Amino acid sequence: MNKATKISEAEWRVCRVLWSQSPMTANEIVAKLEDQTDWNPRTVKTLINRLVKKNILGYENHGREYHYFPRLSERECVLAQTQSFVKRVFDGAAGAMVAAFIENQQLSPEEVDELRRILDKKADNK
Amino acid sequence: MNKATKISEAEWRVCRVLWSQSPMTANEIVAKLEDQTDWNPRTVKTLINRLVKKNILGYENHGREYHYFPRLSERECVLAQTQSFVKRVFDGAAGAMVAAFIENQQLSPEEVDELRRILDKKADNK
DNA sequence: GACTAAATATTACATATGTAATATTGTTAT
DNA sequence: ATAACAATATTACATATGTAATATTTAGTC
Repeated sequence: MNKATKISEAEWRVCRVLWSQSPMTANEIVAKLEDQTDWNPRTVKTLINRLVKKNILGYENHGREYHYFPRLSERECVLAQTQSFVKRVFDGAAGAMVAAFIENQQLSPEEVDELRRILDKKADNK
Repeated sequence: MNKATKISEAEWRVCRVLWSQSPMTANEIVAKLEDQTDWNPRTVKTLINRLVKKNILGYENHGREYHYFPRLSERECVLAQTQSFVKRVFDGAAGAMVAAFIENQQLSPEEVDELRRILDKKADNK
């Protein structure tokens, strides 16, 4: 994911739909988002087009409709966004960020355990 | 911090300067940022003005110059930004976010230990 | 008190983003 | 082949943001 790849807040929601399932037609995407937002279908189409133009989504022709799919994995987008977020808000101090985050967010006991496991592993094979 | 309080990427850098030390004059802020950015002083002044207009910064008159200071603490801004980030990128799944993050970032062994301490405490008094 | 220099304030302009409306094109049913 | 419809594509417009330039105000100096 190069630096030109910026996904706006609204666009991000569209991407998430396609990461959860793809390919999808524009109307299917609209339908999914209707549950979560009050966006006009036009708006969703615009967002899809912008994402295509940014090369974040691709599509294949099927009859008169397109089947859209993500060109970038959720994983790489999340990573890139997270890094730019940490750079912005924490000036790159990753540890500080995670710390602040753990302290401030509502994490379920299960999540806390999960994180401890991850950290333990990290501590071991460091 | 209400929802109207959005701090852009460039503005964030100005805020960080003032969180690290305040109050400061505009020129002092410019000087600090000269080290880190290649922004024209005018640009910095613009950002300062916008932050004042957004009520994120305040100032006091001292002679013909102003002494600027933050009206919001770093802590509350970081919290708000983090929450909106998590909502955007992880659809609110905080735990997933932290997990992905820990796995992907370079954390020093010290940071890992620190995080484990935080989590242990969290697990205890949950 | 007028002039100058250094502040702040206002205006500018391009690109990004949110949020659509209108235009064009391609399918399908006559 | 054409009409009607349903896709996509193009255009629109307001606000936000990056990045300054110009204008105005104000505090000292002669």
